[in-house]
Amino acid sequence: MARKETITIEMILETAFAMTREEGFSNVTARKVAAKAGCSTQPIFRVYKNMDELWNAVYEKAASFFQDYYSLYPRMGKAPFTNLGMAYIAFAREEKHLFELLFVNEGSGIGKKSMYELLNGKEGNVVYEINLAKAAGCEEPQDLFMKMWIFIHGAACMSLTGDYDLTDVQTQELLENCYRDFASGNNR
Amino acid sequence: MARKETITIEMILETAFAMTREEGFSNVTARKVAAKAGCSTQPIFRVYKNMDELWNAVYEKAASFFQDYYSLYPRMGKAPFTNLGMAYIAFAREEKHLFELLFVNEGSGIGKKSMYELLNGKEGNVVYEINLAKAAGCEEPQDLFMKMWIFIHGAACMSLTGDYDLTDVQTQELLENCYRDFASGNNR
DNA sequence: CGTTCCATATAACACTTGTTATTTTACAAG
DNA sequence: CTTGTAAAATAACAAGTGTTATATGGAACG
Repeated sequence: MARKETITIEMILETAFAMTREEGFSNVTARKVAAKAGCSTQPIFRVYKNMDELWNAVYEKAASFFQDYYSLYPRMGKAPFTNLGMAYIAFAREEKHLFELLFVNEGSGIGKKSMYELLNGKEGNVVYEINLAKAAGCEEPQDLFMKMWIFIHGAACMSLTGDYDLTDVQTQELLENCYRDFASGNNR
Repeated sequence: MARKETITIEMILETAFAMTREEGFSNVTARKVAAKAGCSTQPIFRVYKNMDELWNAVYEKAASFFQDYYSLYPRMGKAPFTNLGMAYIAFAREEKHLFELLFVNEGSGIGKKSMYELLNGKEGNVVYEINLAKAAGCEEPQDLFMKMWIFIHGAACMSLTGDYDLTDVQTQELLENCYRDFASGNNR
């Protein structure tokens, strides 16, 4: 009766997401996605109402990509918040463009999730780490999280501009020392 | 003999710089600058070879604006690096678009100065603070600067996304506590 | 006063963007 | 095989970009 579709919504989203990873979110334009997917711009607007819809889909995919990244990241840290922090910093280094999109405000109207929402995820990662700190005897774990996360976010952002280039092992030691410093200062 | 100029290079640069402050660097286009300056695009290309040249001039002006901002910022901090840090964080809050341009990588080819270069300035601000730390008995002042600056940069970047909203007074206390924690951990 | 020269304005070119109208094409049902 | 229908391609529109060619106009000198 009719022609069967050759370009699926998954192909388009996958292409746009790959382009975001490799070339940055601002390069995800209708024509460039079409070129990379080997088709015209028409299939894009068949499955997405407009580019905003595709951009939002890319953002959502990036968000869940980060969740998976953290889920699969090895847990080597010996202090609360260090595992989340190491994964975050490694993510900024390995996936610069995705990190920019998610945590540094790239798209204007795009990006509705807060940093906390992205970090906490479906598993309640932040809550889990805060409980760890509480169990370790920390009296003000939220305050400690705030301090730790300011530090961790700083390292991640500096890796974007080339001002932080420690290895994962060095980062682990740095974050563990940082936690120890903040924690002992906290109980003063 | 000839017509006298009505639109000077200073007017154009000042307009472009004001637009960067208010609307962000990416809004500095030839036509928008011309509109804001109340002229056509022609005077721009008389005094600047091309837009890249104007963009670089805006960047340079932003850099020296930051130097002045720090110079005029009140020195309330009681620990090394805190004055530089408080000014930096306030700058990120008060001049979001300039901060993005200088410290978060906005222009592609624009922005040659390193973070350290921008911070240190002509006065050697960083060196001065490191000497302060050394005088205060810190054995590894460079290491302390690194840690402090990761933290400070983190707070500044989080203020861009709305994830840091402490007052200047709160920031001062936070940074002083932070220095104390790092410094005591350092001598362990 | 007129002429000359240069600052400015206007208009255009070539390109990119999102989006849409139109045409082509492929596939399946009758 | 014809035909209908939807997918895809082509082409176009309107807006925006940097840049440049052309036209306008004002001011100072002779």
